[in-house]
Amino acid sequence: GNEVKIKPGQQLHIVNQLYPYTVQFKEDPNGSHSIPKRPRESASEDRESKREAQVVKAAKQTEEVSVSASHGEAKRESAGHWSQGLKTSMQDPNMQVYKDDKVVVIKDKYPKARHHWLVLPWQSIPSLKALCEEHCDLVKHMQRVADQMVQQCPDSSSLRFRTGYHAIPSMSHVHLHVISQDFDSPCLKNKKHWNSFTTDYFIESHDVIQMLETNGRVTVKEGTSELLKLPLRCHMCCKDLPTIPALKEHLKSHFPR
DNA sequence: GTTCTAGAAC
DNA sequence: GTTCTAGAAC
Repeated sequence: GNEVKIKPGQQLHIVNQLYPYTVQFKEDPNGSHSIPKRPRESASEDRESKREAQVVKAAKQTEEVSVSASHGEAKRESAGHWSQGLKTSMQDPNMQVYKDDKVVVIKDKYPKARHHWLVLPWQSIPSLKALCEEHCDLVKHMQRVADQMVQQCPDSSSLRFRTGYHAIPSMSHVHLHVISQDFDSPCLKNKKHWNSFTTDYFIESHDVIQMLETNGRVTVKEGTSELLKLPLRCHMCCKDLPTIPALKEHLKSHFPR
């Protein structure tokens, strides 16, 4: 979010009791500054390069302080914002499970099924709306790479996979989901998660390619965002389930371990 | 995108 | 009383 540059050795005055603070040392000559981060930050959030030692302090809201809380939301949409996270992850060699001259594949940081990858082009394309006929070959290549990911998966014979895009993604940088259809994951937590992969909110890669070939554009139907609020329905047998926990219990009958 | 949590739903 | 969802996050 909002950072203030502080040099090693510089004094840091604690201002108030309202906000968390984070101090990051981009250069760390002796590598001795690391202390554990807050427990609620996920492990996959911490894949910084080894020489970027971090200091993160404070745990409870009322005990937290900030060095950078007073400038409002000036950096809301810039590099450090959560919506730009894929641009960072895709550059991290530790996250890359495949790459070539056109695309890179990473594992989804919060997988919604037993297998869940993202195929991203190196070229910066914000979203489906930015796609045009010039991207046709690229998008077809993304689909081929997605198919390769499925083929190399040891569970590909027992699990069905789908490859497609969210109609209205939260994260910037166009990304092709490759996801097994068990939806057996602790990261699948709410109706939006479910409906984003099991309704027409999920646009098949082949449909995107077809739209590009026939229209030169990708169009999203009106009312697509409302699909996220549909009742929970099993994608295998169309049974309606009242809650997420009930749905998860039901899915076990289709996908025993 | 996730986390957190108030209060709805049961 | 507990489970679960849905909206704010400055």
